[in-house]
Amino acid sequence: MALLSKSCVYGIRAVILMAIKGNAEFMSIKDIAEDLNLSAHFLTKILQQLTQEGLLYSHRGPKGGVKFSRPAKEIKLIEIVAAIDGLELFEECALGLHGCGTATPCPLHEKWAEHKVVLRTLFETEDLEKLAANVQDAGLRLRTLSQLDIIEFNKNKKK
Amino acid sequence: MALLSKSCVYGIRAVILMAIKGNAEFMSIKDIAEDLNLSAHFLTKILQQLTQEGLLYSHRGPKGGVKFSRPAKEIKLIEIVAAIDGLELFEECALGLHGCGTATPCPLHEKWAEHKVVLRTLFETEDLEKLAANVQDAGLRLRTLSQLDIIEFNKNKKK
DNA sequence: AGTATTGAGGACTCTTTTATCCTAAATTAA
DNA sequence: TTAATTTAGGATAAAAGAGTCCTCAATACT
Ligand code: SF4
Ligand code: SF4
Repeated sequence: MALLSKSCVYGIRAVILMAIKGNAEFMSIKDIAEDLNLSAHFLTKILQQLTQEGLLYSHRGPKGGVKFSRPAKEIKLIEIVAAIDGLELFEECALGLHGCGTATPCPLHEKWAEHKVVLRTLFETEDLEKLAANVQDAGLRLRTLSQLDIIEFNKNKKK
Repeated sequence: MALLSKSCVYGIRAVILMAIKGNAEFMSIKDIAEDLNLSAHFLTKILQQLTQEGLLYSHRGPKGGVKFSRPAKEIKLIEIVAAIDGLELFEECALGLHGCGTATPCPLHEKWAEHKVVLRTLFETEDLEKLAANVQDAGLRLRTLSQLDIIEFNKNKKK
């Protein structure tokens, strides 16, 4: 199990790229998808969720695309996660016993409750501008490794 | 996204129940499943993974079932997670960029790398005996809520 | 030996996630 | 007005996760 769904990861990569490129004009989803080596159709659906949540403005037609509805500096990573994966990760019990924590907490309750706060704070602290700056400063990558590298990686991986 | 897969959660609940019941004799999977209100067939498959990893001994026939291969006190929660979900959660990048962290770390790298250690330590610290003791001391539950409660819960939930 | 019990394991179904494809609607520019 | 571009959104397919069912093998007990 990964921490975030693939949709969510793709969405995060896309908004970081958008933050790098600046928010002056609309950026076409097709271009973003090409930069990130993702399916444009799939990314469209994902970014639609961000648009519906009011995080992005979208605009059709030539010169259209998406842009942030607020400055990237004000958009926290958790907002992206919330729009795509929901807040379950930060709010639900580690043992999947929904509705717990009040009357009948589960064995891990204390430890996990404490930890959820740390995790949530991590995602609430990072804003898109900062992440974008990191990427540029350190010359980090947003694309996936080449297919070859992934195959190699999977061979060495447990399961 | 949940932190752990359902299989993993079911597996954890099962071994905690086993730790509560003691390790003197084999405990039938069917009985465990009934106690936890799970499908016996499904739980069988899950516990098979623990048997294959050497965490449990299994024994067929009347009086058969499963039992720990080591004292519950020595089995850490992370071993259960590793056998069912793998260690991806504790070892992979939050942005899903496999093989990262070395040459070309991603934007979240530092924060997440630091956090992964905390998360991993949490799961490495808890042993089954301790969890079982918690459950008993506090009268906590391992079963899910009634179907009715779950439906009610889902209605109130975001998505 | 025979029978009931219980885990092993394969086949299959259902659901959710991930991904692709196609059409429609909005918009720009010529 | 026409043509090209680009998001919206539905239909569909492929893959993975979750769950069910059936048969086989091992074992205990009579
Ligand atoms: S009691 Fe706490 S740890 Fe357990 S399921 Fe509820 S919220 Fe999670
Ligand atoms: S660089 Fe760090 S945070 Fe980024 S994907 Fe790799 S391990 Fe995860």
